[in-house]
Amino acid sequence: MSEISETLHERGRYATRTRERIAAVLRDERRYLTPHAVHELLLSRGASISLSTVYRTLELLVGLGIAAARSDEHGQNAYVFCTVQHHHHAVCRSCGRVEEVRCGPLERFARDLRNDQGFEMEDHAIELYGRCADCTQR
Amino acid sequence: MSEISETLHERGRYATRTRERIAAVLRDERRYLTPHAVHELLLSRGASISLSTVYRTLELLVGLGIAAARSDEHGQNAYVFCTVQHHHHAVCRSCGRVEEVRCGPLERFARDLRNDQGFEMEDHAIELYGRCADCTQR
DNA sequence: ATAGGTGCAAACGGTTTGCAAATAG
DNA sequence: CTATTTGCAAACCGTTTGCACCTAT
Repeated sequence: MSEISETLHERGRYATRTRERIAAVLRDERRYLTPHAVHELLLSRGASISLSTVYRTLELLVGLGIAAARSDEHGQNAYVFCTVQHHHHAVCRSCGRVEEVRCGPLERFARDLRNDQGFEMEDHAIELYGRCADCTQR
Repeated sequence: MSEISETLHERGRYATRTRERIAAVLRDERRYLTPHAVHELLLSRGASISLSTVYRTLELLVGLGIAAARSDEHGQNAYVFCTVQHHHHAVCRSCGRVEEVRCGPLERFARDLRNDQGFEMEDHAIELYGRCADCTQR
């Protein structure tokens, strides 16, 4: 039984082949994909799953902590496979690959912000853009 | 002549009362507003401006560097008044007020990222959430 | 006079939803 | 057997667009 099926069972949801296949696309691609793009990839793998199920399942995976969502540059939702809890994403502008990054030395930043502007930081969202190791070498 | 009218002239665009009024709403509110919310505020100020003009003007202001856009939590576009070029936003969870923040000590972060994962950071997007000075004191 | 702006209504397109049939447990 | 999931088609709703009229220069 796959890791995703286990998580589904833990939460009292049904583990289905449809869900496995959708999660597999995210896991294999590791880049931000729109529901439409996920659907296309499923079709190209020979899995005929409806677009509405793709929408529903992607939201489910976000709820399970298996995927993260954001709005892409055209305002569409995009989803990426996710493994750890609090982290940020480094998006390669060349190949689109998304790497996970720990948030690191933000405590100092938070302290300066409090001293300078009186703003009490509680949370943060960071996205980094650049070139991944593979694409830099090319 | 207002600052916005000047900028419009510099870019060869017409300065209109409609545009002044839309920009004034952003300037007075200083929080993220959807086109719909801007429209409502205009109406409550007695200005009957069409929603499509609000959409067009907000995008225009972004192009002029007078406003910044993002997708809100519901996937809708939201706009905020903006004065300086490269900066980030600290959003107060209590009153919604948006403050501008300089990006500060991210060079060290970028260096660590390159050393650890080989990722060459070229750009970054940061949003901070918390409580502004006024709301913290309450 | 003319290039550019605005309002209106219709079109567009991503996303959600209601419901009957299919499937997991 | 029962609760959940899925596919389909329609509805939804934020956003864009075409066009006639209006306004700034």
